[in-house]
Amino acid sequence: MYNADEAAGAPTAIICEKIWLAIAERRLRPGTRLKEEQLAEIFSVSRARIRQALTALERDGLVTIMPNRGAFVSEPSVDEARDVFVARRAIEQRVVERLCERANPKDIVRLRGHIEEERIAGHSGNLSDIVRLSGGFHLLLAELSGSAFLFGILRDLVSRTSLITAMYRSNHLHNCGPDEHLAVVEHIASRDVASAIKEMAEHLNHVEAELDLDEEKDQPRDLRTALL
Amino acid sequence: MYNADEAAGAPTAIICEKIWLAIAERRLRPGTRLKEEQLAEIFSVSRARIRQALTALERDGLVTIMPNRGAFVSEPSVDEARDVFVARRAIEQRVVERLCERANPKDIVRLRGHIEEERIAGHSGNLSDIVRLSGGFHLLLAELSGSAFLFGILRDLVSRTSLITAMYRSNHLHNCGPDEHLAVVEHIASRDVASAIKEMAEHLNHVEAELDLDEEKDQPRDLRTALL
DNA sequence: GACTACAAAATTGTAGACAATATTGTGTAC
DNA sequence: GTACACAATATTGTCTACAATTTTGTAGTC
Repeated sequence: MYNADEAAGAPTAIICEKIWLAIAERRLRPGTRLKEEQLAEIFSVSRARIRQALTALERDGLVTIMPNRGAFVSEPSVDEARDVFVARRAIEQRVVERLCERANPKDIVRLRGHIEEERIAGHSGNLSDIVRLSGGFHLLLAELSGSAFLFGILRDLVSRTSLITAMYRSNHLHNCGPDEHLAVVEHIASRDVASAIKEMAEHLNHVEAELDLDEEKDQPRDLRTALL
Repeated sequence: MYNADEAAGAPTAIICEKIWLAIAERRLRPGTRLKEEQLAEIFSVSRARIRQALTALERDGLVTIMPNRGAFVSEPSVDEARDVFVARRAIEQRVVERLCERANPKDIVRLRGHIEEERIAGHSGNLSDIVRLSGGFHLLLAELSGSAFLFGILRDLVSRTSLITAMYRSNHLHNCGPDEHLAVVEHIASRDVASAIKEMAEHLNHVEAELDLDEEKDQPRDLRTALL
């Protein structure tokens, strides 16, 4: 999705992409078992290729592989969910900093265009587009910051955020609305570093606050803790 | 090494470990080709296992796999090297923040003990120990911060730093001396968040400054740029 | 009747064989 | 003598069959 170009030539990436999207769109729930042979049949590929995809997804934190047990859609703990946001605030602060220094008018145009797409998708209600674009905004910021490395880290963090959102989002979601995105961009456009950083931090706080992270302090991951 | 316990039962991790150490100790230079069959013979394992190890090392940024071409020890660019330090400053700031809040006396003792080990290794001149311990300090901070996730990110960043250090370190290294580590710990011990953050930032700046990152703006990665 | 030990089924892990691709060397034509 | 095309070699990529492990079902015994 955010690497659709690479995916075109790489069959493994296509598998990852589809599984990722299924997770992000909640069609695959956290905890779901992912049998290799079953996936191999579904995608009409060899089991070896499925294994590649699963290990790739594991490194992105989307699936958890238990040795000799199989692969499952990850169930990030509340603590991990919070940690992801800690990391995102840390990384995206630097992204915004860099962007305030380096952003040229063309970048701003592109960012505004992206936000417009988000708005359209929001109205149309296409969940697939909404999920992709809302994370895509943050990735676009990282890309325009000119740091391929920060982009890579954020790509990972955004993926995990998708899973976390799918797992913990409350019913009353307005899910990463484009308004706050626009505010960040406008601060960047006017080279107001402090405001841009603050806006981004608040935005991430809002996204985190909308999740049901406070209520059940630690969800029943174990059967033992779930039943006893 | 930093996951020696996991490595014990996982043959793949052992391979990764050894290759990692060889890179960090400069026995394997950046750009070195890593032939699968050759590695398979050296470690007396199947080629499939070597492939697993290589893909794992690729995700850590230590080796670069070019499709149908093979695996090479990565040659991080100057820009990427700088980015790694940007990311480390961002992440480790948060680590230190958390640690100032949560650190208990036992943690401080453990940190001081680690620094003592670093000092001893520094005197003995055991390169393997020095490399392991100097990165290990930062990982220990992350571990004690109580965030498994931040630990994971930093593990990745520290690995990359090792490669970068091996590639770009100037001749006059004092390489991440224990003195600055101790300063950070003492600030944490006295719950002085601002000073701890500042000390850590300066420490990372020093480590970065000791590298030959300014001189050759972009090293000859391509043959074209190298020879023409 | 319940618990333990054993056996069978299913699923993952591993390895070896085969196919595809890139590189290098050689030969021929101009 | 040089350049291009073709073939040979070496190396990676992929698939299929086999081994190991776990889980589930069953029978026997206390």
